[in-house]
Amino acid sequence: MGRPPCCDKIGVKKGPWTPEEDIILVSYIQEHGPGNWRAVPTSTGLLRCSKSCRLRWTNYLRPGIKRGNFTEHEEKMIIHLQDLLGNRWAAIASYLPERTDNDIKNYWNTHLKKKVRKHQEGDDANNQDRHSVSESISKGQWERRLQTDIHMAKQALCEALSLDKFNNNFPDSKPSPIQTSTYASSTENIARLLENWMKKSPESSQIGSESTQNSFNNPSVGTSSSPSEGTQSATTPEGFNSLFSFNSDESEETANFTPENKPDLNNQIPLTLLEKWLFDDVATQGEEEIVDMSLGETSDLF
DNA sequence: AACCTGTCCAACCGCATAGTT
DNA sequence: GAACTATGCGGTTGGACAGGT
Repeated sequence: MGRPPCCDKIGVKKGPWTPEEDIILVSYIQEHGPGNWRAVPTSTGLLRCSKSCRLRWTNYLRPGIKRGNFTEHEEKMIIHLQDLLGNRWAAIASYLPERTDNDIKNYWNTHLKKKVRKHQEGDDANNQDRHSVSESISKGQWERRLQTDIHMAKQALCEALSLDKFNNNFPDSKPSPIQTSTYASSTENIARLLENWMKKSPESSQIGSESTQNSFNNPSVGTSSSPSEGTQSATTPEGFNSLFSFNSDESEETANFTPENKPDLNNQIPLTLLEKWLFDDVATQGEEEIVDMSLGETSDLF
């Protein structure tokens, strides 16, 4: 049987998202939480397929996404993790919660791949005797990969366990503490986008504010002018803060987005021994473990 | 100024897989 | 267990932009 398309191709809009669409999507997710993507286009009236909505959210609108230049540390992480995991970008991204798999993938393809290749070529030319070393490294790769997988499984278990404690925050959301923590960690991307869009088209803010009046209660909505031109505003969030009230003293729903509401594991219901062990382990080992595990291999790149 | 080339990155496509009926 | 559906993932594309000639 053939797999049907994820959405009806007729009447489905493609291409870059407009700020209006972003706002509608964000307001919907703020109200209902992420997940149930199929319902998003019908509920919001967006002429986008569910897949496109999910992608837009996870890769761009989701709070907590860090944009811009990758730090040296992040580069090392990516190079190392790519070495360990291959092109499993989602797995790699799980170690860099502020970056999306798409971002990491793009960065790898445009920067790091060349960098690594160049480095390897240099190595081949200059240090043939290092071959035996790299051979032994590759021999140990399966072991390390296994280690990483164990770590990831452990983390997944940790996430699953911790989820119960966070469920009240996002009943509809998918079980992922990364998600919940990123929700809590930043709303800047969305805030910037909205702010910018407000500057661009004050009158069209009606759409956003009407459909989201429960969520957006900042009086400054739609009051600014000075439109800015270009597609950049549509794809580069410059400010949402004026519309979203993500402060901890707001309603329970909006408060879920705040950094202040980032789950404080130590203040939760008493942990079981297993949970405690997991949290401690993940917290202490986390990314450092991965980097340290064999960062020596990549550290000479920098 | 016009053209060419390379880079960047948002978004799309198709497949895999998990979940549901 | 088969059929169907929803979601996630990785590969790829295409448009915008920057820099060079």
